[in-house]
Parts: sequence; C-alpha cells; structure tokens
Amino acid sequence: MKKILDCIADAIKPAFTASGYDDSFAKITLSNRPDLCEYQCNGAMAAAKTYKKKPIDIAKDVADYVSHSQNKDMFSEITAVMPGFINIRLNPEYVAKYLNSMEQEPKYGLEESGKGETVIVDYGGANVAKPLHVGHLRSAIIGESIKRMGRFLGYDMIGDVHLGDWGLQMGLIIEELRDRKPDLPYFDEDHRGAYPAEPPFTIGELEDIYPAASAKSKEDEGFKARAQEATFRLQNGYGPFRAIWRHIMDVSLADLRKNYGNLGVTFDLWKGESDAQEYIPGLIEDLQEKGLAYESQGALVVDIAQEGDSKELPPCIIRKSDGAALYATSDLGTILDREKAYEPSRYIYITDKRQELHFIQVFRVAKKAGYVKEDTPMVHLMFGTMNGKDGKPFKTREGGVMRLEELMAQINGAVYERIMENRTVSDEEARKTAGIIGLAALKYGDLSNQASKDYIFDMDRFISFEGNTGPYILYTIVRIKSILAKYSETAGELGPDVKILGAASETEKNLMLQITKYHEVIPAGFKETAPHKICQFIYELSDVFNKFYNSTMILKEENKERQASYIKLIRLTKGVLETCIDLLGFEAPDRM
RNA sequence: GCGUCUGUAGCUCAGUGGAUAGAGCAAUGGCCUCCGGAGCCAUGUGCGGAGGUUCGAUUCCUCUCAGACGCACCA
Repeated sequence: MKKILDCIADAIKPAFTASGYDDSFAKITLSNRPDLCEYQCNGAMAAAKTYKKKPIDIAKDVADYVSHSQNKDMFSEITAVMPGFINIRLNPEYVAKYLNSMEQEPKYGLEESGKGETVIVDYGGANVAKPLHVGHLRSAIIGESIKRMGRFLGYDMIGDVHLGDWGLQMGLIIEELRDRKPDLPYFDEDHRGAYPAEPPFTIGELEDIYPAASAKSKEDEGFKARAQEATFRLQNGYGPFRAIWRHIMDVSLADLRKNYGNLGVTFDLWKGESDAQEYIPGLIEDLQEKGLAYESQGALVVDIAQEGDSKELPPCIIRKSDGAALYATSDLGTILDREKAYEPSRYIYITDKRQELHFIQVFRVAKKAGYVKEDTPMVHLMFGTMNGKDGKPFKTREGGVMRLEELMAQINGAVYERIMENRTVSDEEARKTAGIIGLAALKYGDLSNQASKDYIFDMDRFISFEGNTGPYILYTIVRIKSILAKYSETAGELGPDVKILGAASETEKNLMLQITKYHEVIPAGFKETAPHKICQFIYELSDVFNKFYNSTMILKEENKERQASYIKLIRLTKGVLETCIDLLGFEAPDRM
C-alpha cells in the first residue's frame, strides 16, 4: 500500500496544480517541530524562486485550496505559516482507516519492490579450520539482516558464506599433522588405494592444530617453507593432500554451521575460494586476450585507474610473480561462478572496511572485462571495527582474539544472572530466555550503530533492559503479549469486524503515526543497507507505545468498542515490532 | 608522504540545505487504589577549528587540527 507521506502528497498535489504551480513541489516530510504539526511541506519556499513570488503567498494558495477541496477531510489542520511552511495534521479518523487497511494486508501492506531481482550477499567470510572470532561477528550479523530485509521485500536473496578454504592455513595444518601423526597414510608416498573415510582428527584437535602450526611457522622458516610447499601441492591436486583437505572441510564445516546457527545466521550457499579455482586459468587467459592484463615487475596486473580518481589507484594483481593466484583472482573467479549460476542483478559484499581498495579493484576489473554488466550494482558494505571500552580493537583480558563462542557465553551468562536477580523462574527457562535475550542484546548493540563506523562494545550497556537496547525492545513486546493474553482470558478473541477507532488521546495518535512509518523505513533500510534505521524505528515505536501504555488503562476501559480498538492497535504494534526484529535477526520470548 | 573514513552533551550514539540539533546512560527531583516500576514525567550541558557558497549550513565546498584505516605480489 501507499506510504502515508505519498498519500498526503497526492492529496495536496491538485492544490499546487490548480494554483498554477508544478506539483513536484508537493513534497511532504515529517515535521521537525512536533509541537506545531505532524507533517510539513516546504515546497512553497522551493517554488518561490521559480515563480518569483513570496513563499508565504504560495503556501497560502495551497493551504486555502486544500481546505476547500474534496480532500479536506483527510486533515485536521493545514495552514500556511511564515516564512512559507505548510503545516499539516492528519484527521485521526483518516489515520485509523490507514491502520485498519494495513492490518488486513500481508506484510502489513509493504510493497514487494524487489520481485524478479536476484541479489548475491557475500558475508560471513569464515576461515576453515580457524575458530570464529569477534572479527567475524559483524559480517555475519549485518549480512544476515540485509539478507532478511531484501527477502522480505521480495528480492531473491542468495547468501553465500564465502569461506576462506584455500589458503596457506591448509598447508600449515597438513604439515603440523605430519609432525604429530607421521604414520598416517597420507604421508606415505608409497600408499596405494583409498584413504580412510574417517577424519584423522576431531574438531577439538583441529582447533589446537592450526594455532600451533601458525605459531611454529613464525619461528621456524623450514616449517613455513614446508607448509607453502604443501599448500602448492594441494592446490595442484595432489591426491593425499586433497583427501586431508576434504577431512578438514567436513570437520570444520559441521562446526561452523553450528556456530553460525547459534547466532541465528544461515547461508544458502557454503561456497568458498576453492570453488573459484576451476575458473582461474581461463580467467587469466581471457584477461590477457582482452589486452587488460600485462606483466609488471614479474606479476600479472590489470590497470583499474579511472577518470576522476583523486589518486592513482594501484593496479589489481591477478597473478603473483611466482605464478600463484591470489585474493583478487579468487574473487573474480567467484564472480564468474556466480554469473554462470545466477546472473545476479546486484551484488552486496559485507566485509571489514579495510578491504575497500581490494573491492574497488575487483569490481572495476569485473566491469572492465565485461564479466558483470555495467549497470549491475556492486555494493561493498563496509563495516568498522568493534572496539573495547578503551576504544581499541576488542580483545580478551589477556590481549588475545576473543572467540565468538566465548563472547556469547559471557553475554548469556550475564543476562542469566540478571534474570535470576528479579524473578523466580525455573533454571531451565532462565537459561533458554537468557539465550534469546543475549542474542538480541548482541545483535541490536551492533546493528543499532551505523555499520561503516567503528563502535564500542560495552556489554553492560547492551544487556541493559533500559534505554536503546535489544532487551528493551523485547521487554516491550513481552509486555504487549501479556496484555493480549489477559484480554483474551476474559473477553475472548477479537472479532473480524473490530476496527481501530480514531485516536482518543495524543499518546495514542503518536503511536498510530509512528506505526505508519513502517512502509517508509523498511525499504529505506534495505536500499541504504542500513539496519540501524530499523533499530531506530522500533526504538521509537517502543517508546511511544510505552508512553501510550502508561497513560491509558487498556484492560479497565469500560467502553468495549474502544477497548477492542486498543487491543487491535497494540496487536498491530506487536506485529510490526516482531516483523522488524525478525529482519534484524532475533526474536522475542513469551516471558522474561 | 599520498589517499579514504571519522570528529555532535560528561559517556554511548542518532539526525537534517530550513523553524527551537535529538535519544539513551550517568546526575537530580517527582509518579504505584494502576494491564509487568525492566515503566512514565521533569531538570542541565553540545555540532573539533577557520573561511566560503546560500535568503538560510551541523549538513555542500576549501583549508586546518585530531583519530582510525589503507597505499601491488597476505586474505
């Protein structure tokens, strides 16, 4: 259904036209002076130059016309004020009508603007055989939210975890495994026949092997050289190492699925750098044939500089001087794979902002070589660093990188303690609820910030039940659930003919007007890849709801028609809140 | 050195070419015959600095200061 701002604009357009002004000036915005009006139109001031008239006269023409037009019932006020603002208030009956139709439609009347578009979302970025740590957190949380928003808007969203599964870490693990278990058949050059189906290690061992190998390679040059050699052999298809690699993948992926699952993050594709390998020889050949790739200092590079660059950007290296492919090559290969399989109409990559240059390079090569159509948007949604309270990158107390599991355990533990302080619920329920609230606290704490900026992770603040936090939003939903349950106990379910009535109080009208922003906020959040806009919306919605709640005795209302209207309104409020937190990637418990 | 991004209240963060720049936390003072007080109401402080464009700039431009990040064979 139409956004309420557009409804208002359409209602006043005839007034502009009839008074001799272009109706493109009939643009409505939310009022920035709520004490004066609900909506405003600044078009008269913009039109003043064009028509060489005083803004106030134009505003008066428009306001007068509307006041006498057939659309006048839509407004309770439309007035021209100095220097040329048109101040607008909506008739409460009109707002109620809008909400009633909203309530009846699927997705509350949100238009599915994305129908027919396929979008690849590249997020996650986990490395196989390395545990997830807080550095992976933002990509997963933000990406999941963007994916859900797009899907809700009707886009065919394809989320790809894009694993780091082809790098030096594989060689490191192979050689460390050789040192630990030299008798394994993978290291016996004379071994014939199949290799065991069972992996030669558990996830626990694997998690120990990689850090050990990584540390060893920094001290032991010989070991590092062996790892590089092993990586090279793996990448060139050496059978025994491919067999180990398969084991590493199987063991690690099961663990990654579990960990991402605990975060409420799922992927449609579990592809990785290894899947791009088959495209690389052809890719390099093609870039050479097209005359884009040339030798420079022994490496093969593609120029990506363009008119208008404020600085000459370095060329994109697609083959190292030792002949090996690298990051950019792999990402280009992945693009070829995606074009072949999906022909996406848009790409969204969600990574750390330090990779900005890399993606500029990759995108330009992809466009220059014609792998991706010129008009296909390739978006790099970059996010900033998650810092500790000291403003420096978040670390464990010992100064190491904190694992995601540990972070979540800490948050859930802290929430659990808070629940147990005030309530006597069963331990089992408290644990479960703590998990739900903890995830909301973590995700909301992250998503409520602008993605591109660094932000400070402050657990005490994020898990607080007060202020602009996830738990506060959940609390509001739980409170509404409680009222609805009590109502249905005594009065039963709402009949289908119950209508939301025109607002009886200012707090009620504020709640109703806030709900109408829903149609504006969700498409904007996706278009601008800005989940924090959804957060801001539901925080404000929770706030106006709580003010309404505090000033209105819903269950004691004696007028049954009015009471049913209240119930329907708060049910709609709950529905909108739940829809939005689902888009952010978390859910509300029944009690907390 | 060059480039990109950031700088808003004591702290954490929103925000817009337009009227009086908003929230939360923290501080202080109120509100329970009341559907969950994990709430509501009230009080105080600010656009890093200097120019410019504009009728109007916190927003756009230039310079400057401070911080983060990046600058070809890591991913």
